[in-house]
Amino acid sequence: MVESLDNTQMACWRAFIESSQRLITQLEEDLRADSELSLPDYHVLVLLSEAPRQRLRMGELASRLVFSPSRLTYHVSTMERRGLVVRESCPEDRRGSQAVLTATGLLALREAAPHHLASVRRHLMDDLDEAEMACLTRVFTRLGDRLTAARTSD
Amino acid sequence: MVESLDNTQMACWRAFIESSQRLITQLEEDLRADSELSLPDYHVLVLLSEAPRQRLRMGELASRLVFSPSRLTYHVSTMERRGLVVRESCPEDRRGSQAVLTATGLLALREAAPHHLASVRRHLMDDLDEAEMACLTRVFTRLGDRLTAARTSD
DNA sequence: GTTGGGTTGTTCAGATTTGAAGGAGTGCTA
DNA sequence: TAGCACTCCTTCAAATCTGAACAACCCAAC
Repeated sequence: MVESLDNTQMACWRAFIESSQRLITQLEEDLRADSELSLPDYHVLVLLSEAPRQRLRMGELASRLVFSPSRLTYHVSTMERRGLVVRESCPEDRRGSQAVLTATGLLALREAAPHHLASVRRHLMDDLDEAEMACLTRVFTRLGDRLTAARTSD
Repeated sequence: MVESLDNTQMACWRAFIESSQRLITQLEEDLRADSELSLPDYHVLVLLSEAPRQRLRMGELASRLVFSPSRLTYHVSTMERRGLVVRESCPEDRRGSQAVLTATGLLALREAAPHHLASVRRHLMDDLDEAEMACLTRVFTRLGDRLTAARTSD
C-alpha cells in the first residue's frame, strides 16, 4: 500500500480517528440514557446559554457547531417543536433569524449537564494526567484555529 | 451553569470536540475532491486491504469501523453497487457473510491513498512535534482500548 | 435429536444529513 | 435609485443512518 505517513504517524492517526469515534458514540449513548437530548441538541443549548441574551444568529451557530446551514435549519426546527428554543427574526438584518434559548431549553440543559459532564470526565478526562491534558488542549486549539482560518480565507 | 469539569478540563474538552469535527469535515471534503470515495468508504477499503485474503466478517468490520450493523449493511451495499467490494457468504458459519475487496476497490484505494494521506499530514501531522504525536498516540490508544473493553464486558 | 437461548446479518420505517436551488434582503456603484 | 453581486436562511429531493423486528443459523443441555 502507498504510504506517505510513517509508522509512528500512522499509528497516531489511526488511534485518534477510531478512538474519537468510539468516544463520541459512548457519550451520545450516555447522554440519551439520562436525558431527552442528543449530543447535537446539547451543544446547541450550551452555545445559546452562553451567548448574550441567550440567542445567536443561525449562521454563527452553524459555524460554531460545524453544521451545514441546512442541517442547522432542520435541527433547530426539531428543537423548536420540543420547546427547547424559539426562532426570532433578526431586527437589524431582515434576511437573518436567530435561535433563542427558552426556559424549557435552559432547564433541559441544566438537568442534562451534570450527567453529561460526568460522562466526559469518566470516559476521557479522568484518564489524562496534567501534561496530557495540556498537550491535547494545545494541539486541538491550534488545529481548530488553523482549520477555521483556512476556511475563512478561501 | 452547572460545572463538573474545571476550566482547564473544559477548555481541553471543547477544543477537542470542535477541532476534531472540523478536521473530519475537512478531510472528507478533500477526499471527495480528489477521489470518488467518502471517508467511510476509504476506511472500509483500508481495513479490507489489510485483512488476510482481503476479506472480513461483517461484524468484525462493523466493530472496527465503529458502525452499527445496519449501517454497515447499507454501506457495503452501496460499495458493492460501485464494484468496490463483493459480499460472500461465510463457509464456516452460514449465518455470516464477509465483505471482500475487489481489484476495483484496491485500485480506488491506491489512487486515493496518496491524496488522503497528504491531506492528513497537511491538516494534522505536520503541525505536531514529536512529543505531541507521542502524547496523542498514547492517549487515544489507551482511550480506545478502554472504551472497547467497556463495551465487550457489558 | 431437539428444544431453547444466543448470535449474525438484513430489512424496514422513520429520522437525520447533504447539496443544489431559490426567495428575500443588503449594500455597493454608477 | 436602479441594477447587480452577494449574503442569509430555507426548501426540496435524494442519500445516509438509526433502532427495532426478523429470519436464519449455531450450539449446548437435555
